[in-house]
Amino acid sequence: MVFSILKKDKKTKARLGILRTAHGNIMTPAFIPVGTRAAVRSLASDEIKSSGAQAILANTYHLWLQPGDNLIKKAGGLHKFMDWDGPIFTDSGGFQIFSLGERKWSAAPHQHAGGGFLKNSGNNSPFNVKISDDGVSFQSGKDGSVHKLTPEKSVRIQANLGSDISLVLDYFCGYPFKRESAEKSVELTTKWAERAGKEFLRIKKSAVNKGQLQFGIIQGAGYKKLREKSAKEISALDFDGYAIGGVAVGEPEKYMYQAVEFSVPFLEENKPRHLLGVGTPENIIEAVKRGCDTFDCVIPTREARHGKAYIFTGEGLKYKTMDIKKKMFAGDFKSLDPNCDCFACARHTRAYIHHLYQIKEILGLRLMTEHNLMFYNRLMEKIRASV
RNA sequence: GGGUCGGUGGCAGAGUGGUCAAUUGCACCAGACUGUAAAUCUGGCGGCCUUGCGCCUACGAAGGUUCGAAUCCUUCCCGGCCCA
Repeated sequence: MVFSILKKDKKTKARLGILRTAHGNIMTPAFIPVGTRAAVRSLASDEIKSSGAQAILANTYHLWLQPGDNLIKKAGGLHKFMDWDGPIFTDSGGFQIFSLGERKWSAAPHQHAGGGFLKNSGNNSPFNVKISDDGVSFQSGKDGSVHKLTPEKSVRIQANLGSDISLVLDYFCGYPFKRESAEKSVELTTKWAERAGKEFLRIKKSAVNKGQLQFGIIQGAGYKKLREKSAKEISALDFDGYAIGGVAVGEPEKYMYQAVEFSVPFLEENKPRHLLGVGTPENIIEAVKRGCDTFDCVIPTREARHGKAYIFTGEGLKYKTMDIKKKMFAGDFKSLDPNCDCFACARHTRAYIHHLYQIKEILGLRLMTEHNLMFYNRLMEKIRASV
């Protein structure tokens, strides 16, 4: 059995569970750090492990293009290639349809505050992403090369990568939601899920990881009817688990929670539910209450690189953040978080880590990344303890 | 002592008669970051306020030329290098 529920919360839909994979079990609710290109940026596999991570999430699209899934197959699969012996999720490449295509490049919602992060790129993605019923093609603005990803292709790449949990190729749009495009995304995602499911069974015998699982993805933006439709259609295809997608695309949090609320009632109780790309500690807490089991997000790792450390205040799940780059820490010889036992907190001072950021020393990024991941994993421990 | 090149905002360093309160980088301050085109990006950064294409003080110091000077002239102070 892939997923067992150990305990259910009485007041909410939260559950404590075990997700079993070919490379070990995951105690849920769990946070899965993102290692897009077979690397959790700045960390060695030992450091990922010591941060408390139970699993990681890599990306089909990125690894397909570089270094190539065949090379990773030759290496013996992702686990051997990157020296990570725990469970690995692989995202399907569906997010890149959005992030390299649909997202408005001069004014992506979540980077809009300051005017966008590549202000000269105009409204069009330099990747020239084209969607058809068959799949998606990406044309690089750099060398003109065209890469076509289909649901079947994504399955085959993930089979070569040898991940433990593969995701089907999906399609979704950003915020603000539009009914018509949300309908299209549900329709296409279901169609692609059927094809991905068939391909998964067809090539199972030749996959690098014979125990690989496949999760379907629920879409439907912020629409109750569409989420219901999507959840029903996807669950009818009998995947090993589900992912809820199309959230954290710049929408108000209320809509994110609704997307979960609208989807969960139509997903089998005894299958795991992953919430894609989420999120802040608050987002995760709220989503666990609404029945989600696993989460992946770049926040702890990216923000660590940007100097933001997450620190528990000492009371329950409450936390604060500190920007270690600030001058006020230059002479602060306390540890980042006196109550944390990650390597950075156990061995180094705020003053030292501040100094590392000042001199742009990569060690600073490593220490902070490991710390933030430990924070997220401690958060999940607290959540599990409270269910 | 002689010659020469220079002294610009916290630092480095542009500018060489008007559109200069002064390019840019660093530092500093503030903000953003959600299935990673992100060790990234955005904004602020002399003072005052009635926030105006406002006023004041500013490009070593003091004078001067000019309608107008960081920019030209004179003297002084300081620094680098070369010669004695």
